[in-house]
Amino acid sequence: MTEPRWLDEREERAWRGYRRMRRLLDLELARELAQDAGLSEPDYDVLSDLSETPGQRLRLSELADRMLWSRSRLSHHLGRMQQRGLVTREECTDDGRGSVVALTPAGRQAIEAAAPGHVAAVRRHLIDLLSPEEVTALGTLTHRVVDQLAGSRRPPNAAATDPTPEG
Amino acid sequence: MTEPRWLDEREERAWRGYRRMRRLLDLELARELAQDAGLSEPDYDVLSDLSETPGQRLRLSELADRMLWSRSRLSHHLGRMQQRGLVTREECTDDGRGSVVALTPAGRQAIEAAAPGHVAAVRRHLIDLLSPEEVTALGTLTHRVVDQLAGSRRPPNAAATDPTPEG
DNA sequence: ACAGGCTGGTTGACATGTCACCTACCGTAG
DNA sequence: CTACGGTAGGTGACATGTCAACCAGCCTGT
Repeated sequence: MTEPRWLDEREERAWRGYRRMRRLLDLELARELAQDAGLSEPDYDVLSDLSETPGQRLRLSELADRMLWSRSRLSHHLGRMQQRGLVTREECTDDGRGSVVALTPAGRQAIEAAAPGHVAAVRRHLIDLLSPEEVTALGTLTHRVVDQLAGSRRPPNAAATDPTPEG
Repeated sequence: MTEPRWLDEREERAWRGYRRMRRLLDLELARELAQDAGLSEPDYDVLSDLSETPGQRLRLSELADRMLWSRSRLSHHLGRMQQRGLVTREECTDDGRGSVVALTPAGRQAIEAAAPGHVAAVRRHLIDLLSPEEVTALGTLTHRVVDQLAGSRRPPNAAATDPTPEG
């Protein structure tokens, strides 16, 4: 029970700023996306990931891993998107258990209509407010944090030979 | 319909990194907080904000504004926290419509028990991974983005004399 | 072949957040 | 005082996400 190292003023500022930015940026991007394209951010992410994949189709587990979603969440969400005609499920030929999500023409149309506006919003509210050095620094710093977290993460099926054996 | 300026490689890296960090950091911090203190992040934020306020009590609208929450969300969430004995509602003497949330002893105990571990987690997964320059840069950059968003935000009751009249 | 464990995906119950609407109260104009 | 518009907060229906089972198909050892 050593006395914790609290955040100093500089650190506090960064942490609060990060959280506030996170919240406001999220609200605004979601608002514009919903208004302009009728999509939620999760919708957009799914469609975007699919549209960038050759064949516009992915195994569910592959998609879930990329998006860092639980399988359950993905399954529920795809059900809703399927209702709206944005994606379809197909059988997986390799693996009888699996299935594959594919972009429908409507889904492709939706993402193509939404993308320019969304990118513009990302620029307007974030990227274009930063200097080139800041953009680079943000990329560097976030990737470092991500690598650290991804490394120490305990995915359900990780091997037991882990460098940090339950600190 | 001018051709959109897509993100270049550097910008793309920053944007993806940001989103991935956002997600992973969130998952991990929430996981640790739930495990170690039995609190969700929203719980923590409410308790933390209250505990830093002289008198440990706040008007609901004040708290909602600080946290950037809708009043509805706050009302629902406080109901749940009240059930668990972390906060209480009191009448507001100034304003017959209003009410005030106050920290209970249990609530104070909960936040005091949770804070050291949470700060340590924030350090371990974010702050301590950054150089002092990066921390400063993060503070600067996030605050710039926040100010921009807050400025252009259209709060329900904003005046119509806005510098950006719906581009 | 087939038992047993693992993986991919789904489902239902529940927790959480959002939206539209409601009521009570404030403040001001007449 | 009374009417009226605006604000504070609460409520219920619904959308979304989580968690814990669950089923089906794969895989390996015998």
